[in-house]
Amino acid sequence: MADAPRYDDSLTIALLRAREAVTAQFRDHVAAGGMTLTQWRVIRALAGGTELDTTTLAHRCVILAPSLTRIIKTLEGRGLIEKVPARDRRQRVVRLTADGEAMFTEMWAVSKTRYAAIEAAFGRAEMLDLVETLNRLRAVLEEDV
Amino acid sequence: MADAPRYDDSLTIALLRAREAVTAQFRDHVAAGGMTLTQWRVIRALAGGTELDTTTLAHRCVILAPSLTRIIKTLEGRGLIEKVPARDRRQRVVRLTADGEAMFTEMWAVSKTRYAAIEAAFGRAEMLDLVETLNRLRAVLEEDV
DNA sequence: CTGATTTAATTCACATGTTAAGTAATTCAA
DNA sequence: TTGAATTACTTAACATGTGAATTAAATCAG
Repeated sequence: MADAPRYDDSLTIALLRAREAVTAQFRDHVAAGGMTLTQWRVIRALAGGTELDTTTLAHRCVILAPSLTRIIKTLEGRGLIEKVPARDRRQRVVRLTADGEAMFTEMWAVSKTRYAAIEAAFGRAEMLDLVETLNRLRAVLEEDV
Repeated sequence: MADAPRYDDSLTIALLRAREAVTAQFRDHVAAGGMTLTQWRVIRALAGGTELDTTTLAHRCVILAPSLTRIIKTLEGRGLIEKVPARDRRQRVVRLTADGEAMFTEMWAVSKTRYAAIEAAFGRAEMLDLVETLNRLRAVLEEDV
């Protein structure tokens, strides 16, 4: 058990470490902008005038509803996002404010260069392959197992 | 930007979703044992009489030191782990108690079947490839970029 | 149309992630 | 040998993850 390939738990750990390594490439930059990586995912999802309800936003950003509730409150308090009246009054639909869009535009420029650096270091084809593999793994697990 | 392959952010999201899908396969089982997935990683790392200091344990489990401090306190309170005197008195060295080992043995049996199910669904070779790719990505990012 | 059910968010409670600051023990240089 | 770094860990403060309970609005069956 000590020298055999430990594909078992190492999958969990490898995913954890890989994600840690990737996010580390953006953490400082995002923090310099006064936000967290999670908040940045929300800003990105809303960029370009996109209006989304909490459920959709939570799904796209991979954030649980209770977390998103708090994040929306925070970002709204900072004037980066604002509520939009919705036909279904159970929903909370939000979009970026002008300040939010400005914040996105400014930070996105730098983020793109970071992405490009990762692509250059790891290889574009490998990057695409990896994403495809990860999505396939997810699809398999959400179906069968 | 809408239809071009979005390898950029989708890498972060894909890692997040894939990890979510994998951990979902174990969460219920681990929760039924009265612990969290993070705590389970600690138990696993100590299984078989292994004695580890906080720094090493944190690294192996991919847990930040402050989190591990709390987890150790919790698991110690439940009688699953115990302190071991260390020559360097700055270190906190811990190991599983008899109860901790029993807990591990019982849960590990089920965990193995879950791992096997994932392997069967996704493919053993693909699993090994994926782990290798993830580790390569991490190595690249921790060196150059 | 009305009551039961479902859906969308929120709130709560606790665990963990994350950074910065603090404490105690060790090491190291002068 | 002693005082300045270093190291190992802890604490604090806040953000997020996570499951369960709650609230409000919409839907649906009768």
